[in-house]
Amino acid sequence: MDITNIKILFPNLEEGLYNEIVKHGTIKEVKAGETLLKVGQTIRSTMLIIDGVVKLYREDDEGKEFFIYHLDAGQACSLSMVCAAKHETSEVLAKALTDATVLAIPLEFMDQWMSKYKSWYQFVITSYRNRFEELLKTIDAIAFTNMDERLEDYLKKQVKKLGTNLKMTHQDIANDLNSSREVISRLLKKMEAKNWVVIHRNSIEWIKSPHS
Amino acid sequence: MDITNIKILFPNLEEGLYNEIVKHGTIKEVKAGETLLKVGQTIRSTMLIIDGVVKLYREDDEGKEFFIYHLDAGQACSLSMVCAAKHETSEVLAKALTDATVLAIPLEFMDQWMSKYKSWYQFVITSYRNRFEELLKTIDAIAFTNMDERLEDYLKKQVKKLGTNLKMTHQDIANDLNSSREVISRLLKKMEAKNWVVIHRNSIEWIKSPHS
DNA sequence: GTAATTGTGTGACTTATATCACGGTAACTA
DNA sequence: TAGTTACCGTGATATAAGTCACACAATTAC
Repeated sequence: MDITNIKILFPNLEEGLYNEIVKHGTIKEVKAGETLLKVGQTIRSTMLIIDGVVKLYREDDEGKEFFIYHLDAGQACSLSMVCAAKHETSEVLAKALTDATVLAIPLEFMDQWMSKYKSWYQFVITSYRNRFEELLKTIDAIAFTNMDERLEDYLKKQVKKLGTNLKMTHQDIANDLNSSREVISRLLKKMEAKNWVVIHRNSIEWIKSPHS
Repeated sequence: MDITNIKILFPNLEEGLYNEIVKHGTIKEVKAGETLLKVGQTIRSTMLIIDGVVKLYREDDEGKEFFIYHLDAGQACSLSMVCAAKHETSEVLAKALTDATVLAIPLEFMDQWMSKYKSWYQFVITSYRNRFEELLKTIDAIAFTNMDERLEDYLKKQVKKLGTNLKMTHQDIANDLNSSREVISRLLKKMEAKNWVVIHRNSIEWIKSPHS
């Protein structure tokens, strides 16, 4: 793993820490769609996203998956950063949205680095805070808004990550939003009528300006 | 403020830290129903809950309040712990559920203590992690369950904090759950029919076993 | 005591979303 | 090329929840 790349993705860390990251981290490549972390799985390492986009889900008891937020390159899975010693299990499901590269760092370094590198716990803390805010936004979305707005937000987010040509089926979207295919189809039709999107088979093209 | 009390509520901190907490913290008493923190308000200090129960809310743009979780004695408002220097504003609304005592610690100590006391950042991190899990549970509730279940959960939580005799109106509950009075009234009626509660004016009595 | 206010109960109706039942068409497969 | 599968469109219907309208009872104000 190239240290300069890490420095760009995770700026403001200490020199010594960069060395440790490179030394102890192992690169893991995952294909789009693959699962990185299952609910209930014991967390053995912390994941730093080097490349690609990872999606985090919450799962209900029947296995329905509810999308909560994205993790981009330069971010970390917060939940995997503070389990040290406790051998805690994952509360979330993580899947690669695109092909992705992650750097796995064994959990035992977490506690060490926390006390050794000021920059590390600052990274962890801001990470947590940012994820926390994402979660609050997710709550806003489901508590205060309807499906049409949520779909719009969702598509915009996808567009930001993947470009305007979204290769996904209506069923995929329905799963992420915990809705049903028919509902999404109908709402997409309405969006098409408003000239926001063009619907193709297996893909949706966002043609509206991405802002507002 | 009595240091032994602090030690009981917040165990496993370092001796020096207890002294600092007592030295720099100022006690604030609030009456039930009072607001501790408004959305958008600049956070100037971290709050440790010494006594009572505090409720955290998310607010939408029209001022509707959505209850997210409780904070008990021995807990801290996570969001207020990592803002140092940045002068960030609150994303949540905090109200006292019961009369409460909180210990306010000026934000400038956060960064200091973080590097100075290992026990402090551990406290902050576990705090964050616990709040994060609460938030995930909240998401589960609104994403995967119906109003009747949510009402049941809500009442059980209240009972746990306040005892079986809940002095609140149907409207109060509706506000917390972002629902409407009529819906709550009807659901309560159903619960009464099942012998889970007795409905009085201005209060609800939980008579079902608290478990399951 | 009377009036005003607040909390509750309930029927009727609306709306958003979910579900069911199709039929059609593109894409893949043998 | 024919058959199969996956994806999409759409009407009909069901359900949960929100809204409206109003009645009434308890509580507070005067």
